[in-house]
Amino acid sequence: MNYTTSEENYIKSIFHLQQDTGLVNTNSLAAEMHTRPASVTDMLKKLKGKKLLQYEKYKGFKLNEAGKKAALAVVRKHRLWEFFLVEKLKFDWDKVHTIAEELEHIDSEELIQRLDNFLGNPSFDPHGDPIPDKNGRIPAIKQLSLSDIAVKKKVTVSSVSNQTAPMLEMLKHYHIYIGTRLMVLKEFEFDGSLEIQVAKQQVCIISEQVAKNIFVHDI
Amino acid sequence: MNYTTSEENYIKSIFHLQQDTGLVNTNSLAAEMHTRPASVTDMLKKLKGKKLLQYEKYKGFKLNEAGKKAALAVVRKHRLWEFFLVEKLKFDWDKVHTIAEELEHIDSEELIQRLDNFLGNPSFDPHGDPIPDKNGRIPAIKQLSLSDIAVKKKVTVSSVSNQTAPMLEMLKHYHIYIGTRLMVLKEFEFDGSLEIQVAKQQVCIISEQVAKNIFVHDI
DNA sequence: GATTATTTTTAGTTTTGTCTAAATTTTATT
DNA sequence: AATAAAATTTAGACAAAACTAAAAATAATC
Repeated sequence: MNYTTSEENYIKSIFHLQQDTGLVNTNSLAAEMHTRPASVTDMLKKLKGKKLLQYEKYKGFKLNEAGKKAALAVVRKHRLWEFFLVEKLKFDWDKVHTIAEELEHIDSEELIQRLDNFLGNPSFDPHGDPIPDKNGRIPAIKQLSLSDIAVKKKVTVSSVSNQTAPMLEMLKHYHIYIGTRLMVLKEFEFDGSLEIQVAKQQVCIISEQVAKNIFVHDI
Repeated sequence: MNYTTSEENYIKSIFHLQQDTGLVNTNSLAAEMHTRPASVTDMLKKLKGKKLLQYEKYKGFKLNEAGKKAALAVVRKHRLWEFFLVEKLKFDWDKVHTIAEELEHIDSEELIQRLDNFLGNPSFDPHGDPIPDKNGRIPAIKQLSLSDIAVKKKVTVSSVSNQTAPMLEMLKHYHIYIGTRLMVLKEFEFDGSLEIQVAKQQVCIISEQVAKNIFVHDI
């Protein structure tokens, strides 16, 4: 079970898409990967040939068990490298994605296992996303969106679901990171925006759209 | 100045070959890279087009200044990753080459600079080879072959010039590593083999061929 | 239900890097 | 100097992964 960089990228994207939608269709995968539908079709045939995919022409597709296992291996590699980049090399968390996209394709089981140990077998990456273990198991944690938290309740940021550069930059501006303590002070009914206290410092207002993408758990 | 994995591999191999021979020829590069002479010719045209190479048909070739700079950047990446794998991830020194061959092509100046700092800006990799700094400068150190060392003189192993797996395995068997203290006890005139003391432990005999590939410096 | 519109697939090209086989140039040997 | 041998290059082909343009299938709309 050894895949090319290109195959791994497709597998990973299908995995993420099918978590939302169940079945994935050609156009959305093409959009996700910044490629053309025709290129997607080519790769689908290849992945089906390798028995990673349930796929019938015009009917959509999804990873089978073997495919999911392969996807989790890539996700594991990606998130371990992100952890390394932030924790050891002191990168800002919003700068590591691109580099981890390259590192995740380095092909060595032993490397990843040693890296995992070196990092102390972390369960979550710097964005709060769970890191699958070597068997593909992902740690569960009940996460709530900040937009659903009661006023005055103290919570800790555990992940952000929108990890685009603009979002991460914005959070950096507000000094909101994984592990940051938050408390909702007030909800404005008009537009759903929230007044929140960040750590012990400043108070700020964030839109409902932002709040929905911040996930938290009890302290 | 961004090169493909394939280009980087050619550049690096030419660099190593021209250090011995000055001019490099097509066949020896093909042998070094386990590829065909025709493939070499194709790449030579490409690298000449990118102005990294002095090359005239049938006349041999060598890297120009731009080419050497590119080569040193790859060498730097390779050796920093090797250092990381051995020092941080505790790989055996004879197992890291293959993985470093992959890691060296990861494309990020900042990554390498941060890695360098994280590792403490090392000057030599685990095989004793010098690590170029970000400007391509390599630390000089006067190195002598063990086969030229006077009897009874105490020396420290600084590098090995033949880094094939069988050689590294052999050195591991003798417990000879970078930094190991050695003393030549006796030279056998018959075949040039040496009786040496390794660290404070055992005494062993190595062939002249092995001795020539072990480089040492004064304690 | 016929007709658009959208989605998806096919067919044919392109690029990068490789290969084999043949042709050419250089080097070595008589 | 002529010829044989070796090294190198050219020519043509192939595989992977992408693309464009056109065809085919499905979905949406009147």
